[in-house]
Amino acid sequence: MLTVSLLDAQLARCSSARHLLQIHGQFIASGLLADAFAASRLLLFTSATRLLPLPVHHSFRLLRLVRCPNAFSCNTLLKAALLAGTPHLCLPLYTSLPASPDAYTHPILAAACAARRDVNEGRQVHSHAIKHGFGDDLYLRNGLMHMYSVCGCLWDARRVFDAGPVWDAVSWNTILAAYVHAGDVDQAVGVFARMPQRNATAVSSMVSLFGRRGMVDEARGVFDEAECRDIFTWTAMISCFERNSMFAEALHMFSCMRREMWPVDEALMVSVVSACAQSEVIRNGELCHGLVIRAGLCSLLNIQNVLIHMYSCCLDVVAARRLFDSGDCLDQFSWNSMIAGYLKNGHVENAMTLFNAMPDKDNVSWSTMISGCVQNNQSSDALAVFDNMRAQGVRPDEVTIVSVISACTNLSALEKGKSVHDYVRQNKCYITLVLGTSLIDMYMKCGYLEAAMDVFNIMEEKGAPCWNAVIVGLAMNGLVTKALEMFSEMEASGTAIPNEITFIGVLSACRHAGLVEEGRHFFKLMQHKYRIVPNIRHYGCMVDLLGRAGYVKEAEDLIESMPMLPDVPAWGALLGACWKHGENEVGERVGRKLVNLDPRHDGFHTMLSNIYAKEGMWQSVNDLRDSMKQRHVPKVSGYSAVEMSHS
DNA sequence: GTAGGGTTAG
Repeated sequence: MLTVSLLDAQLARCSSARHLLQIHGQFIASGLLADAFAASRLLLFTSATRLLPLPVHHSFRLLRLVRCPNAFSCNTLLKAALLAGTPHLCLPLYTSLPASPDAYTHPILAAACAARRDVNEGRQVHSHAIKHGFGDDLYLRNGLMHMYSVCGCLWDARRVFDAGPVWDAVSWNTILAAYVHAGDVDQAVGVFARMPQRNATAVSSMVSLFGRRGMVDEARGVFDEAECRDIFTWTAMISCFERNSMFAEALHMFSCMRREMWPVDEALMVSVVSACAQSEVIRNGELCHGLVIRAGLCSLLNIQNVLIHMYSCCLDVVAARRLFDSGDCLDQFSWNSMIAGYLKNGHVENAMTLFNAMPDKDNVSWSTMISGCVQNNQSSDALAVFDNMRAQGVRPDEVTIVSVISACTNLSALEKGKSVHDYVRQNKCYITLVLGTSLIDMYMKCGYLEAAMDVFNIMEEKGAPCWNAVIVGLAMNGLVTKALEMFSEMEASGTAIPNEITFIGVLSACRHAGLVEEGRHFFKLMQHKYRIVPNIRHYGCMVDLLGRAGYVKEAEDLIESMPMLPDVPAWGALLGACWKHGENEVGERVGRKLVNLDPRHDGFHTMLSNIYAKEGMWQSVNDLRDSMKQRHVPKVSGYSAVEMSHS
């Protein structure tokens, strides 16, 4: 005689389809079909089993044999179908159930519709529930709100919420989550303020929303004032810091959490390890790796992938590879991360080997190889990989195109660049700020100004980078007036604020044309109006501009006032100016200083010896030559001046 | 039966 407890025991031992079907036979034969509760035990097991190919169908056949089926046994079947990952079966099953639904039935169906993001079926469920008299059930309304919310029907969710007349914590959290999900900060803040109780669930939602919107202070405020926190709340706060590039704060938050003895889980550690990766302090990453192992999380794929990424970022590509080799179910992320790790560390060969061994290369894999080659100064290899990608029929996307264009820029490969631009046009790709800027750079570098300006003119989104590309490009091509006009246009447009790079373009335009007054004006403008601290390149431009125009003393003063160590171009500009304008006294002083500062730099020797020669100081020329020989200056063009002076 | 957190590749 089969009883419910014997049935449970048999099911616990059941390990084959044959055995399960035997149990079904026994079950039917023993008359337990009259017992709806016993039938539910078997239904639950059968619906979720992996022993049968279509478990829900078996359950359904079984359910039809049950002598007095009730709503409970029907709900068991529906829930099993949902849990088995087959929510599409729920509604068809519902329409042919052998018993009337109860208050538990429609919430399960609403969850099934939510899982499928199917609002049309969801509305049917809604009206059926009302028809059966469950319209006021709190569980049902909460479930429907969730369903409408994940289907993007915020207004319907709100209507269900407003209908009331009773709300519980879940109702409030669900409507809050609906606004959070939609990214609606104002509404979410309003709901959060009106909630009768703000539990850990609500706090986590708000922190996560503020984090996504870059509102770190607001997130921190909600977190600090929260009466109750749990691991979700902590994760949301840590992730908020992490995604807003506040890595030290993220890790500090994590150590506070650990001090309070909270346990760790997968989502938390993914965020924390990601923060370690970006803070590039390998010791932190290693400590987290140890913790992940102790917590038993290291077999999880997401964790393995973020660890591979972390070791690559912290320049320990060997450790990354060790993890890669030990993983037994790797995915695209694992392969692409490992390849990117090699490229980031300059191991192009290893990356290529792994790339060639990769079973299914997606467009990210190809694009990783292409941009990695570009970053490692192998632009012609990048173009070869791109041709191969096209030959394999893989469609490049915007990111790929940008890398390819920048390879063309590096190689001044105008024809190739034009053909890629043709591809962009043929596929009607939207010209984003990044893509447009890279096209402008490429055309400017190749001297094809018209094409560069055409790209600029059709761009809808004109941020600072594309203005800069135009201004720098025009200056580089000697179109000084046009470059300065573009700067005025940029200021007037209000679409972008001039930045450091803009002024590099503007100042080099002035230098190109010897516009001293204008140069001085822009150098002041950038500091006073735009609060930009000049960098070494801005100083270099100004020194050169002033020096060439004969303001040698002013150039020298400027170089002396630099807050950073002047570089070779800056010194060279000053020395060249001294020589050109016969400021031999300053030139000699500066030249001697430089020759001592960088004895192996032959350019300084050349200019100094030129100055000596001009003054007829042959002894000094000879002394300089001797000291150059002693110091093994490799290639000294300065000799020519010496030879000439003797002839 | 209903509500919340996460990341990783170019």
